[in-house]
Amino acid sequence: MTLNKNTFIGEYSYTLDAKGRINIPSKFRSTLSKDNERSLVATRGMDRCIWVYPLIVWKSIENELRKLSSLSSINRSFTRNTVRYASIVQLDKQGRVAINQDLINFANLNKKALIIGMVNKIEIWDPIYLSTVDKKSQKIDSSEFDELADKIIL
Amino acid sequence: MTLNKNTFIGEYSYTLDAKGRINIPSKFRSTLSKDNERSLVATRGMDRCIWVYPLIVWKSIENELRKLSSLSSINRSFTRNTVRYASIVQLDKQGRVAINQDLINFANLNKKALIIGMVNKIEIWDPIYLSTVDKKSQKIDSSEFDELADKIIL
DNA sequence: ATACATTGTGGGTAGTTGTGGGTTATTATC
DNA sequence: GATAATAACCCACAACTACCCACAATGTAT
Repeated sequence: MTLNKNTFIGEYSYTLDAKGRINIPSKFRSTLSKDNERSLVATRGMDRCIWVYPLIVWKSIENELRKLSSLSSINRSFTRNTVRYASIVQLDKQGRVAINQDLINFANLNKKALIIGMVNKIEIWDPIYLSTVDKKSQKIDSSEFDELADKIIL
Repeated sequence: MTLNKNTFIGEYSYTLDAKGRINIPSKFRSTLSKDNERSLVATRGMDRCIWVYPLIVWKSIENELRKLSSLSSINRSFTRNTVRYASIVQLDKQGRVAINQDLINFANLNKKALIIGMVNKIEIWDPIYLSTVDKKSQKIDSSEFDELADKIIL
């Protein structure tokens, strides 16, 4: 127990069942603060994965978006794209959520899915697709990684 | 007398039992500050070993990661890589922690494991593997150690 | 030297978790 | 308005995990 509330780390492998439901790891569920009322917000991620936010974290994102002026066209399309595919999902009694078909297609999900804690949000990936992304990023990112690693002492 | 809190030095040899549990040396346990609540965070190290952080040390890493914006793809993959294999482990009444299968495989652990204090974190190694790494590094390091000598005074 | 406390290692039991499927309610379609 | 499709709800169960107790070996104090 006792990481900060609404904080997610670690990787878990789960199965998407015939009804499009997927389990949220119990360790993730237990860090969700009560004021989320067993609700999460699922949307398209920036990579081909699904992003899942605790409801209250999502609300704070909404508030940030409110501040962006609609006079700028970049702001408009950014807002549109982040909000457009978002929907609230509820945890059922077994701790699962139902993912809608659009998101399943977007992330290319089949039977198996990887759930990854990303500190303030959750990512859902197709395992095969993620491993190809991993390989690419290993080649490209290493120098930038070193810079980051300098700032954050591991 | 005692060292600073959450500080680890020395090397210990322990056995990994059938349930994947391993003892944390009592000298390490006694330096853990109370606010860790008997919790540690285990994750993949940069070498083929397991890194174990006191919970509060990990939290400070986590807070650094929170500052990275997810709009940048490098930030995303950096966060994913550092957090992905991390999990909280609790000390049981006997002072052991359960290591998950992924980490055991990653570090190639069998029955025996070396636990090494690395000042702010703990490393867990397969003894045989570490000795091969040692041999390699003996050849390379001596010149690079000279560089380091400028930065740190022994 | 003896008694006592601490430490490392093993194993049993009860509760939790992940997954499947069946049944009822709700929404959409013709 | 009747029927089909979809979603919500509930139950079941195997596999796993956390928690507890046991005990030998080592270290410490009297």
